[in-house]
Amino acid sequence: MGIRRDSEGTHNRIFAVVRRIPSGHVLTYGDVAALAGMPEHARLVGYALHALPQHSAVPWHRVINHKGGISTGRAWPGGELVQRSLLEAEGLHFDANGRTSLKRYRWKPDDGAADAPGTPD
DNA sequence: CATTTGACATCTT
DNA sequence: TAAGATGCCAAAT
Repeated sequence: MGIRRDSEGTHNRIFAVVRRIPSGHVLTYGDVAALAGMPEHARLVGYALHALPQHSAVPWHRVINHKGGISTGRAWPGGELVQRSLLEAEGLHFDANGRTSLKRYRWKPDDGAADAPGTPD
């Protein structure tokens, strides 16, 4: 069966990766894009999530920017507070700057079976 | 049908 | 270390 490379297929791939993110962990747009097969194309991830309905089964709130913060932009007024609340419910901790420790909550496809995120120095 | 803006990331100054 | 500018694809107007 032919795999259509239309926007639907591209978005579908991104949703599949985001859906794989376990609770209590987060991923950056760039990471999701890389896992989806589109490295350096983090923007498409954001666009895909934007086209995603709020009632969707995709944990879009587990996707944050590379700064460890929330980037809903003006596309969703107040959405930053909503996403932050959802992440806090997952057990994440935000700084006074509204940023979280990516080094600590960044999810790995291996489920962290290799080593702890605390850099085994 | 063409132009503009947009849930970001990375490089350079 | 921080701030500004660039590149990418897709959806909206």
